[in-house]
Amino acid sequence: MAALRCFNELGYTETPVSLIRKKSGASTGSIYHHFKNKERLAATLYIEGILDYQKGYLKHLSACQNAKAGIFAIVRYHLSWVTENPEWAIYLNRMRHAEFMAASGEQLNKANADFIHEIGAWFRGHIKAGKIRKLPVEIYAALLMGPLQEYTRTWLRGDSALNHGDAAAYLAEAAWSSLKQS
Amino acid sequence: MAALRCFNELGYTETPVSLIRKKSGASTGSIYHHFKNKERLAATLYIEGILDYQKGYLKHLSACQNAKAGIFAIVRYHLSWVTENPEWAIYLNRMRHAEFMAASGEQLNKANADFIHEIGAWFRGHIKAGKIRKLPVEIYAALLMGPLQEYTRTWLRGDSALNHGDAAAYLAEAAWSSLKQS
DNA sequence: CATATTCTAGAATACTATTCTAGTATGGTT
DNA sequence: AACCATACTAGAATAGTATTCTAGAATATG
Repeated sequence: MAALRCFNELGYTETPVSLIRKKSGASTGSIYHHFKNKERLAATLYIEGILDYQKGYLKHLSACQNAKAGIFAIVRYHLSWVTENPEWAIYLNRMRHAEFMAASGEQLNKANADFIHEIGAWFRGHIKAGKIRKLPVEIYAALLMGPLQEYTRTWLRGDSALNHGDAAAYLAEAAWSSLKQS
Repeated sequence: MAALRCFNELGYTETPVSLIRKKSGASTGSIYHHFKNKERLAATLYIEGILDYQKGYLKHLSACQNAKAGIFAIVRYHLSWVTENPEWAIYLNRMRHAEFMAASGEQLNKANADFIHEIGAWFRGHIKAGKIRKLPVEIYAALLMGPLQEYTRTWLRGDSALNHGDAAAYLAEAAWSSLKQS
């Protein structure tokens, strides 16, 4: 979508609908036929990206029987998805906290809930099996995804000289050692 | 500032300057005399918040001679600042990724650079002393702040039943074990 | 082929940010 | 105290952008 490039270059607020019109060749009427408004357009874009990310995430996670392998796979997957879809990653990263995502996201909430639920199932299995520590839910997300998000953020800004392979090693090791049952 | 409440309630884009006018009692002219435009107003607010956060951060960190104590202090500080300044925390959290922060932030970049520099100094000391592992810079931020940001985010959305004392314990322990020289 | 529905155009409208002009307080200077 | 300069306030005027609306074109359906 042309809107993605516009939003990434200029930012959501700075991108006039007229620019999206030009870049995409669509008319005002057409745009407003497909999307209720600019926010919804942005939200639709966001959802498209996040669904793609989540789909791969679950695929990689559920492919792992082994707890440690699962955690490592997630870290590698996250970094490679970001590397392969930098435009999307930038956009998702920016829009994640956008006020209207929460409101405008019936579909998004559903997707997120399902996503969390599936991950939860995987984790519970390994917790019962004594491979992963029993921790409050919030803490899993914080320990596993927090460092990934933070690293990704600086990497996307181009502030990182580190290659993803090395980063993956550090981050996976750290995540695993904080989550594993010791 | 009244603008803070408006932005938090409605979101930046959804908040018309006219509303800020009403809530704050200031006139259009007055607002535009003090701030170049709406973005700058938002950025000024952001900077005010982040400076307060950073000031306390450095105070707590530099008060600790001991590496482990420092890491634990940061975790506690972060959580208590967020608890005590939820409005600010919500705002900073949302605006962190806002496109215009980067651009509109001469002053902000300076503040961030100084902040990073001071933290770096503290870390380097403890790395030399063999207390903290030698890791790429990006990784420190990811491992220490990533989980805090992620946890904070869910807590601010009200999705967490966990109390901060418990959270602090988990997060501090995890951060320390991934950073310490073993 | 007829008809209904979806989609496209682009002008008209309605907001909202921002600018401008004129004026009002304030603080310093003689 | 009178004067000036500067900082600030007001609110109307302007400009620019999102959104709506009306008419018409394309596409699907019976």
